[in-house]
Amino acid sequence: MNEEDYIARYKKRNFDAPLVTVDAVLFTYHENTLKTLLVKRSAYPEKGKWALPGGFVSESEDDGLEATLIRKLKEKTGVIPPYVEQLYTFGGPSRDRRGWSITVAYTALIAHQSCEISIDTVSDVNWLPFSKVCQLPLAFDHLDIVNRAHERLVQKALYSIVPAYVLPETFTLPELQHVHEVIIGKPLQKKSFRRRIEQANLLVDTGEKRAEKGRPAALYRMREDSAAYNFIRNLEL
Amino acid sequence: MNEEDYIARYKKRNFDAPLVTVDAVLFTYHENTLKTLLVKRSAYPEKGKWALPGGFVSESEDDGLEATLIRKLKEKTGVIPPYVEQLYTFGGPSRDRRGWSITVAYTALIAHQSCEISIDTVSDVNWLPFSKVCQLPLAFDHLDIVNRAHERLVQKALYSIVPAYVLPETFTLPELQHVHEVIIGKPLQKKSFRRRIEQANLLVDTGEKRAEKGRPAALYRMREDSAAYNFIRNLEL
DNA sequence: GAAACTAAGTATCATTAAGACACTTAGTTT
DNA sequence: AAACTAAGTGTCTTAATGATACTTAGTTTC
Repeated sequence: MNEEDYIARYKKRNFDAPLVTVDAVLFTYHENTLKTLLVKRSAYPEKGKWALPGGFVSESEDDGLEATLIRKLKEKTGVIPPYVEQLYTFGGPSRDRRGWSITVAYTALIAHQSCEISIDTVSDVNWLPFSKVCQLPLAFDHLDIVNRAHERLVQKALYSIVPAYVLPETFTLPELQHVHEVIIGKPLQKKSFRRRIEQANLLVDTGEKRAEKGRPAALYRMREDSAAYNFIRNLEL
Repeated sequence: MNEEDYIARYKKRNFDAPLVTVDAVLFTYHENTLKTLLVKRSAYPEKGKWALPGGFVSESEDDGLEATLIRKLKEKTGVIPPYVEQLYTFGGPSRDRRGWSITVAYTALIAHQSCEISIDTVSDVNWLPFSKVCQLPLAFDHLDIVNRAHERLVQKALYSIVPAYVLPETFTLPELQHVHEVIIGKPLQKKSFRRRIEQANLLVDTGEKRAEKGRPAALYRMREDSAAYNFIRNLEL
């Protein structure tokens, strides 16, 4: 048998393949809180429970796993998040009643304002504070996924400025520091935080300022590729 | 329709699900070199090319993705590696001619001596130096996988002693340092390397020594959970 | 319009961990 | 016994964060 024959025959076989889905833990920052996007399940299984946005891979529509994810997120939020990163793949016979299943989980970050409008109009899609999410009875093993995503986000906050993606394009340093503090769950040293960002030249001063009560804060924008930069040393836990 | 009916009906449907495999980049250290285990493909597609050890998830045999991996590795090497970690999941319509496919890739580490005997008896399973592997025409997208596994291993070598798992249970500090140097591709400061390991108390002195030419080196053993320890600062690249 | 207030941003010293490199030590070989 | 080799240590320098007090730029209050 040559290769062509083999492939042709293979494709006709009825395989006992696991179900494959892709899920996202989409974080944002709103009202001084870290929030996660959840969707209320309208169908079995786990009907009525909160779940992560996601869905089945479509062989015809999707050019890759990340494409599936982006398609699904666009359905729910109307926009494509500026930061998407693969997190971990969960698989096993009992995580979904429909059978042996796999989900490729992603972490994504987005500014709250970017998708505020589309979310508000759909009642079964909601931003929930991360602290509440952990106490909710989420569908499937989605709680494990959320927790792992958060762990990883904490690490990122200690050695990168990736968390900046939960903010709008321009933001102040105090805002960014607060985002990191909310993620890590501890206050940070203002000077240490700013020093390393300045040294690595990760932000551009837009020249504009924003004032609320005290001295106005300078507005910055992320430089190209700043998200890829890792400090050689972590901040203290 | 209630949930039971839904599930029952669901299971009978013939889904257009992607093929799901699991692959391992298994590293070891032998003859002062970092090596990777490869298998010569005996079947279509990509027949005759070198590929990563791995295979299809078995719904009946496997209790999870890692279980699939371990089953496959045991088939090839006869043993279960002491270090296994999920790396990344690759998926898309064109990486395998048989159709839309996914592979969940793992990194695994093992001492060369542990599986020497079983490997030697099978001619289509072979340890190849990492430097050579990169120039070989590997099957599927396995070269991408190998490269990503190596990148991650380099990082681990900079902030952990995970690479110790390519050595036998007891080893000397000069050996461990050399492993790190081979992985990173640069010499390291002896003092810096030792100081941090000592401070974090990651190794236990077995009391025994091993001599080759000069002063005999002390033999150490990894402490429980030492692989989970991350230094807060990276060594220089 | 000046003083008080508030939060942004800076200066500076202490601390910690790595880099560099010379030195000592414990065995083996000649 | 001297020379040799590689393991292991001492110590000073360098680099980055921690801690804390201070200055600055606007707003609010009287």
